[in-house]
Amino acid sequence: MPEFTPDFLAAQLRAASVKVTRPRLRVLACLSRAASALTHGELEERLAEGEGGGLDRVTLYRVLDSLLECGLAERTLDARGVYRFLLSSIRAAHAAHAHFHCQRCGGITCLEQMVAPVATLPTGFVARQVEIEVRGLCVNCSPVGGAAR
Amino acid sequence: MPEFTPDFLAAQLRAASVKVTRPRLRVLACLSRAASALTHGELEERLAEGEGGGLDRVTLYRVLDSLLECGLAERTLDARGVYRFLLSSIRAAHAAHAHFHCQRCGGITCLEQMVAPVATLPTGFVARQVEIEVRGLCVNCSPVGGAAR
DNA sequence: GCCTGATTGCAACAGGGTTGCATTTGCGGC
DNA sequence: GCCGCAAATGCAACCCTGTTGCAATCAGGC
Ligand SMILES: [Mn+2]
Ligand SMILES: [Mn+2]
Ligand SMILES: [Zn+2]
Ligand SMILES: [Zn+2]
Repeated sequence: MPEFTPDFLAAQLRAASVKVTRPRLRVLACLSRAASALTHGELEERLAEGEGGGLDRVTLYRVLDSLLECGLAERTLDARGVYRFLLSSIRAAHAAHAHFHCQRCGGITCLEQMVAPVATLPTGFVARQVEIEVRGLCVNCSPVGGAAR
Repeated sequence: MPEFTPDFLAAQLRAASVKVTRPRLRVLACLSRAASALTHGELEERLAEGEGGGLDRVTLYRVLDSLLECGLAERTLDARGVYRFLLSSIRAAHAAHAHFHCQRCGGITCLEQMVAPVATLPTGFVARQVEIEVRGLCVNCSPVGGAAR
């Protein structure tokens, strides 16, 4: 878990041979502080509040594109079909275990004890990620769990 | 695996206390013939070709809604964030095993030999589905597999 | 056959994401 | 430090998937 100082982030960009710009640094900083993957809209809001003011919608999309392309960030789809962006280094920490998606409240819970199995593939296929997603109702949403409380 | 005759489909609708209408029968028939889950757009195209002509965009969405609501169909998000619809009866046949998603061509391959593990959850959580998704490059897209051919 | 609520069709809208193009800026070379 | 140029930014306009409102039509219980 790196420190995510401005200098560190700039170094990351240079290492990826991507130009160091204010928008990119601000987006990286924002993503490094985020507790979980953020949508474009959430990033836009947070950036608007921070000093330096708002970032253009399209510029934000293009900054995110550049981060995806150089491998510093990744994106996933949430249940509504909206992209959520997060730093690759943060995502890596969640790659090995399964995740629970609550079908009612949309909340996500790490299932550290459920480890991804090794993929057994037909010849010629190459696996890069194995993702286990468990769907159902979380404690707060299941009748058993606590909704009745 | 049912026969998916028009009469059978109509019976399915009646059993679900959903009115039997031409649009609904046509959509069900289309889904029952599909090799895999279809997007709204794909359904629209196929229906436009079949006899009876095109179906209104919105009507198609609402027909699909009614099929979701009564449990005859289900939908998932594809990698682009677009909904794909399929008959629940067809989906059930794929619930037990993992699927491979090619990151280049978008193709999906059944991994029948990879079986979903039993979910081990914190107390209060209720699992309804466990999905294993393997991502990477398929035979045709991996350098090893056949792109060089 | 009639009646009524459900379904259809059309138009207009919403939100996320993309494209085109002129202006500005990072940064390698001098 | 200054130049030059490709890359990045900002703004406007656009596209695509999915939704909402509303009047006209239809399925199916009576
Ligand atoms: Mn996790
Ligand atoms: Mn399958
Ligand atoms: Zn929940
Ligand atoms: Zn492929």
